[in-house]
Amino acid sequence: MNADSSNKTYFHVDLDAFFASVEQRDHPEYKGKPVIIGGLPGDRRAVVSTASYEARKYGVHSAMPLSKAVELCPQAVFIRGNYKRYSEISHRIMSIFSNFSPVVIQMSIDEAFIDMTGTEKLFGPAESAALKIKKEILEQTGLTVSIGVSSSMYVAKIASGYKKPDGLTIIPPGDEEKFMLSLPLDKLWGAGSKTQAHLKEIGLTTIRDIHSKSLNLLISIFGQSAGSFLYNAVRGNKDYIFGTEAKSHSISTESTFEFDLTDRNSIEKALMELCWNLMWRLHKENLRSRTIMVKIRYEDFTTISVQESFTNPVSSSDDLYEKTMYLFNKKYDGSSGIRLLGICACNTESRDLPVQQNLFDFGEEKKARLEKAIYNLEEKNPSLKVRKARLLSD
DNA sequence: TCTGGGGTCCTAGGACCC
DNA sequence: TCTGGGGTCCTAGGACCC
Repeated sequence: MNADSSNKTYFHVDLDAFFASVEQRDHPEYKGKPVIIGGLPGDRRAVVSTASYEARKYGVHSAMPLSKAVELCPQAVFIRGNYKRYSEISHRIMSIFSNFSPVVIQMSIDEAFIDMTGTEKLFGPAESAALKIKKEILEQTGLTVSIGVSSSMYVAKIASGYKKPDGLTIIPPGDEEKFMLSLPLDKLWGAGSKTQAHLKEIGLTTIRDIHSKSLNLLISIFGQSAGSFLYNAVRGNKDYIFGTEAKSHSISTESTFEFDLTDRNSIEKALMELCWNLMWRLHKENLRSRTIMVKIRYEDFTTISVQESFTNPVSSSDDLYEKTMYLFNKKYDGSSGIRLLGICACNTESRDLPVQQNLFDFGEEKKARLEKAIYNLEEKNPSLKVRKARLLSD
């Protein structure tokens, strides 16, 4: 990233089997037992979200169809998941991190980078600082974490997965490349199944194999971006370029149906429900969007999308529904069943930004304000559930 | 064993403008 | 008369991550 990156010290902290560990902590009777989060046996079209280490011994892992997990480990404790609770605990842990450094980059609900550069005077060398963090989290939440330490965020990320659970792996400055070369190819974070298959196809089966190829060759095969990523990753050069915020955001919602939808009425109802949910989230985050995307996944799993940028931002759930139906009808030919529908508000921006008022129809603005007011009302009084009549009739 | 939901980033082609 | 070159925005699809 820059010339003095070798002086940097990054920690990557990863919560061990987070959701499952929370359940085991909340329910001591689950301790030592295989716990699988994601659904209950019999749930159609569910996948494993998290498997405890006890369940992993049976071959159960994240993203696996739940039916397969039931087959591999029928005696496991199955839980659909309490995501509100997980995110509360995640919040608490992230705030513990911020006691150790002002620069905490949260990557997801269960992992973060901490820039520990220059904290030696406060917390000692990397090892003792990492042990302090682990101790603090264990004492305050009863959970264990694995930590990777390196001058490169990319290497720190891989190091945190080197020893799990409750691991600590420190890669001293200068050893990044050596560490990367010691890893099996499938540990190359950022090269997923498609790239792994492609690499093997052309005879590159180890990280060392990739390392032996020139930048130009890799770019000619994998393209500019993926090629230079591979070249740098195997050298431990890769550093995240965190586009210091200000990037465009998207908010999306989707749902997979237990049984494929075929009739017009249930499709429209499903889309209306999605619009309602998405609009609520836009209100909540005080965002608006001009670009709407509709996603359709057919029974054979082929997935298509259609999007359009409109002159005016979406203002209300009625408006969103109108745009959604317009996009849906542009693509859907009615010939096959639908297993998933999704909608996305792409390139969102703050509602506080000025909008070109001359383009903003007054009636629409009124509707938007009304809806926002209803949203605020519901926020203050959650028992007040305002819902569209059509969504209630079932 | 049929494959969730919420995201980000990249690519390639086309439209449109100068 | 068979037509440049660059920039930007938009769209559809895909890879990847947790």
